[in-house]
Amino acid sequence: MCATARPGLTRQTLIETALRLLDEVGLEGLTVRRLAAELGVQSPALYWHIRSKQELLDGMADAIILAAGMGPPRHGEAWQDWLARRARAFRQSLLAHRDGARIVADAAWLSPATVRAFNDELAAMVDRGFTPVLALRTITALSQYVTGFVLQEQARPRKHAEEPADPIAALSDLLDGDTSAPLLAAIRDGGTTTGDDAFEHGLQVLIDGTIAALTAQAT
Amino acid sequence: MCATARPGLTRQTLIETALRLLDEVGLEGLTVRRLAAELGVQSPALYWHIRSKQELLDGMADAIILAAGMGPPRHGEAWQDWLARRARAFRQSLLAHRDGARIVADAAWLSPATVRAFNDELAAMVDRGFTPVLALRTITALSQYVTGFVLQEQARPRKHAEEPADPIAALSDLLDGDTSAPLLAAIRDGGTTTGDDAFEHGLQVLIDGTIAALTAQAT
DNA sequence: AAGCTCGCCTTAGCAATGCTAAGGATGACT
DNA sequence: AGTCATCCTTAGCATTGCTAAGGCGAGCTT
Repeated sequence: MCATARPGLTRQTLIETALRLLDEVGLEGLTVRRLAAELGVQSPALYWHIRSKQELLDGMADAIILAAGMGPPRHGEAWQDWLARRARAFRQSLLAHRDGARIVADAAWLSPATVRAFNDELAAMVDRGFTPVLALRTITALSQYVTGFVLQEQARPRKHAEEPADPIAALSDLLDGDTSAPLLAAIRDGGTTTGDDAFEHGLQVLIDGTIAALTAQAT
Repeated sequence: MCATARPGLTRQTLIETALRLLDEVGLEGLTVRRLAAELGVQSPALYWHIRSKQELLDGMADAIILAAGMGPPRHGEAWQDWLARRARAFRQSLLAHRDGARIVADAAWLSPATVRAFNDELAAMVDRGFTPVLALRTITALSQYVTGFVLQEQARPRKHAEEPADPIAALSDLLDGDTSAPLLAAIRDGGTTTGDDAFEHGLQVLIDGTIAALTAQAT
């Protein structure tokens, strides 16, 4: 009654398959039974390899973070460029899987490998003039911005056709038909709350602010 | 068989009671049946006032946001001070309820009142020299930072005694006993990834970066 | 080779969840 | 008095994460 050739399950196999399945069915469709079926196995079999579903989700979160391939800056790379590269890689990694940000945000456990990579990054920043505390806070702020940003980017795609083809008209109704409202003006001028441009803006702001914080600390 | 005097349920009553109950039992303990019991009613009764549980959560999110009492700056208040005040109020409002950030982050629907308040804020920023797009992006970045930050602050308190009384020792193990690791140094120096100090740092960085963006735009 | 153990999976099933279907009580209005 | 809409009830369905208990085969011991 084997569905597919199944060369022995592994915690790693579970996580990889779960990430693949996630893109198909989304987080709320990712059930233990569905994953088991995908692996050609009955659902309780999974509990031999994981203690709970949450532990599986934690593993997925860690895999997503590791996939970003973060780490210390390249040789000769300015820290500003490196931080920006790091933030973009993190965002892309979150965007790479449906509901990726939610999974990472809800996870609490990080693997030793991730912690070590994080520590290496801090070390590189200290080499470039950051105090350990400033380095930690900088990366913290950046990571939380990225998480928050992608979380909104991946926000529930509403079932019943959210945007009525003309979001401006819908908003205009909400704003009592005030067509000069700045919110409308911003959207008309191409301002969005998601997407690359909005992300790059916040990223630049954070880096510029960090420059100020670094020079302030130096004095 | 009435449990308590129940003067007729209301969508508003549901939301308020749910928020109160949330603090007791947390998001995963907040079930429709539990809420109904709290209201002295059978669970299907709630579906007369809300279409789904998610709609209830959306309402709770909106209430949390509205409770922050955001809005345009006071007379004569510098925009930097106002933005900081706004961000702190937002954070406090998220922290005011257990799992508040998760609820707000997962919600997609905002009430017209919230949208209008948001629009008023943009208008105030435009008055102070921001273009509509820059204003939108600034508030977006700030909000996403705050959401991401509190999300981590309210991260799952681990069941089985997360911190073994000495987090530094635990971390030291992960880092192969490298006691000079910057991550350890940062923590020893009082650096945290949650709490007021860490929050204020990211906030200041964002505001300083926005000053730079605003002057750059002006040229 | 017989038997034992242990790793990995199965079948069966439990308690809880969100939600629906159908109907009953209560009041307002004609 | 009768009708209707409002708001709640009882009953129950499908699905969820997870546990309990057992089966089965590979490899080790004797």
